[in-house]
Amino acid sequence: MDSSVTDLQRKKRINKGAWTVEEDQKLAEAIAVNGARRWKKIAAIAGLNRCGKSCRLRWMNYLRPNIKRGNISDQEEDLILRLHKLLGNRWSLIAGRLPGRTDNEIKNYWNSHLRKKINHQKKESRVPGVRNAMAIVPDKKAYAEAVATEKTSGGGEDPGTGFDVDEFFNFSMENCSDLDWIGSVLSDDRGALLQDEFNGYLDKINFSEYRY
DNA sequence: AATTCACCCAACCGCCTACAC
DNA sequence: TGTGTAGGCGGTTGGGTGAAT
Repeated sequence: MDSSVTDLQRKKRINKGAWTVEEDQKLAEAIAVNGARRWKKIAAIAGLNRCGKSCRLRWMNYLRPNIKRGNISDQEEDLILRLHKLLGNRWSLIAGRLPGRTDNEIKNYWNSHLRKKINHQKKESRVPGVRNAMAIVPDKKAYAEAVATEKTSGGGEDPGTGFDVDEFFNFSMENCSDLDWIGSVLSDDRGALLQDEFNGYLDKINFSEYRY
């Protein structure tokens, strides 16, 4: 026992580590009464020796209603892969498109399963004869910029044959590591101009097709 | 049976942003 | 306008567990 720590200090010490069933019950009861906000207050009301952040995390990732636990289906995995190609490590955004899944769960799943899978696929895709991702990406980049430029100039008409969001956001033939340009396009002024198309694409994903 | 290793996942940490005062 | 606080996010850690030796 550490004799330098007084009883008072020990009592004040914030509890860390795994949550107990009793702590979960206290937290859930406090949230049922006070709502899921003001986490510091909730921790105090529940009589938990935890910081507000820890309470929030526990609620968001474990106790919250409608949390889906267990295996990620093939369809969910496919959606995660597509969204990650599009959004990068924006786990909360990706989770927002997978009902019942948490950002933490998706992040863990990516780090433990999908990253390896992607790396493996990258190696396999280097064989001769496979369509070269770099051959197609610059075309899309140029197209995205043309659309943005057209909007900026108020031209009114789409360049070329119109903006096909399905084709634009279909990265099935492309390599994750070659898609950095999307981030730069979406995060600057051009991206702001393309937000409608971007959001429209996400809204078009029909979640009823995904069975869990 | 004991030990080592790899993997998974819950939880923590640090940083950033939004908001109240 | 500046400051403090709470909430949210992504990166990282560490304990538990099962497989391999």
